Amino acid sequence: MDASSIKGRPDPAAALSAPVLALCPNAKAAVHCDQCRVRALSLCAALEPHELHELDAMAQPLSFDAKETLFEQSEASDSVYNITAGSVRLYKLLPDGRRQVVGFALPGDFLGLSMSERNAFSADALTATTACRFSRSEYSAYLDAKPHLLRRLHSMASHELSLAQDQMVILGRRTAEERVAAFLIGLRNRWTRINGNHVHVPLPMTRQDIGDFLGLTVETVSRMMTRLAREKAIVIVPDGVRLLDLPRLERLAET
Amino acid sequence: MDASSIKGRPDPAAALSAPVLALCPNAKAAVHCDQCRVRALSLCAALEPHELHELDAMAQPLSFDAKETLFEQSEASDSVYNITAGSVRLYKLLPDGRRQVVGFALPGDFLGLSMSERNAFSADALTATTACRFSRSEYSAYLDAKPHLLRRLHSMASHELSLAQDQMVILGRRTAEERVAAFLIGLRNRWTRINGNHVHVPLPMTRQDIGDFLGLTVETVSRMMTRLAREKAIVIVPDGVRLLDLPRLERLAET
DNA sequence: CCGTCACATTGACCTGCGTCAACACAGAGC
DNA sequence: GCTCTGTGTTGACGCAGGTCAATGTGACGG
Repeated sequence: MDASSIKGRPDPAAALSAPVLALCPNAKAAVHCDQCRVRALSLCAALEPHELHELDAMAQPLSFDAKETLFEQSEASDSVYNITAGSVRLYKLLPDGRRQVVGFALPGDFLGLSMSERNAFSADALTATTACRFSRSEYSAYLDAKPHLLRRLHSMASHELSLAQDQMVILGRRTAEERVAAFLIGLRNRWTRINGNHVHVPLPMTRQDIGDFLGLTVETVSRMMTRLAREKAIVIVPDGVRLLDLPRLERLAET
Repeated sequence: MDASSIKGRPDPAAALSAPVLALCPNAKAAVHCDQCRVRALSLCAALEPHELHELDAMAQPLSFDAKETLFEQSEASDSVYNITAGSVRLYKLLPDGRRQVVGFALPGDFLGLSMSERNAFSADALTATTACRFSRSEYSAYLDAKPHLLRRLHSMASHELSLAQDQMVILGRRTAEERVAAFLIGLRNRWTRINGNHVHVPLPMTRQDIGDFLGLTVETVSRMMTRLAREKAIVIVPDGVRLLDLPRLERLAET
């Protein structure tokens, strides 16, 4: 994925032809599916090439500017989304305006898999984002014909549940510094599956978003980042951080 | 369920003959399945009577004293449990001993559905508890033959994910008083599905457990409970609370 | 080039909840 | 009966992190 597809308004036509599966760990499938629009990173281990093409035929490519809304909490949900480029913020609002960010979606992630009547959270683009939309009913019917996909789906949901429980530990029992370290390490691990192993961690979200994810205020996030930077554990760079003292961070973040 | 099956060491033979599905909202299935050991409250809408009997044939009835361990975090998991009576604490430990309770299992709940290699958390009995154990492989094979069950399972996992996200909001963005109110309301709603609609909410867990669930200390939980009691929102009774001012509590707990 | 706006950082101060300590009480074991 | 242990409550005090305010800085539009 090159920078031009992220900066500025994304071009749906580009999404159509982008080799979105080039990074798939299952090299064979990737080779066969360079032309597919679905970025099924987490699914492709369970997919035959022809199945990918079938999914691809069902996909409706979309693109969003930064800050555009993909869908909103409590709104009837009839779609499943696969993020192909960019980054998305997932959050819940309390009636009085307090906000809890429940997660960030990166390329390869699926949204709306829960098959519930209404969306559990709102989703909006942090940066220019491209996604594929599937009609819920069509997707669901396809799943009925492919039980092995359903199993894969269930295992993805279980994994997400496990991540949510880890987040519960972070929110319930960790200090501000540990939360920030855990966030950086967690995000690095997710970028690694997408971009390969770098100590450079892009942060497409604001400090406010990070705070609302970690149950902290902007100021506390900023202070903890500067503290980690002062102590040479990280370097703050434009649009991200560089992780210097990985062992130190991992010690802070360890389960 | 009568009190005698909760107090003291539960009797496996009693578990065998208990009409555990008597409370199933799907009355027809319940009538046909009084003799089944599996308490499939949340599954029975998707089950035919003969399927319940098949599941029942696979079930190994177990009973645990209070404080006994069902399974431990990180241990290889080869079983699925269905709780038939009692209550179970689910928690994660940090290396330094801090504890996060990720949930409480009540009769009808399933544990270990995630199909992952290792347990994501430890589970131990709060009170004398009976459960049915299924071998993971047998259970899994049965699911392969019944895709509609797998769908139901996926929807249960999605529901759990949604509950975990609500818990993230509670841990990240709510005050101590709101957390306690949300906990009481949430627990009441779960007991209601089991025992019917009562304002009496049994609390089989200690204040420490509640604190570790809500990201608070014992003292804070105790203080908030006394405050709610002083303000006539609840009454504290042995082994539980009685909810007096439901609207007030719901306002505190509202999403 | 300037004004505006969103975001980030930093400092000074405040407070909700954690910490520590004391005490009450019930059940278990003897 | 007695002690012991686990649990719950309450009070006094401290601190991590929230609140409020000031300042900086880069992107964008005119």
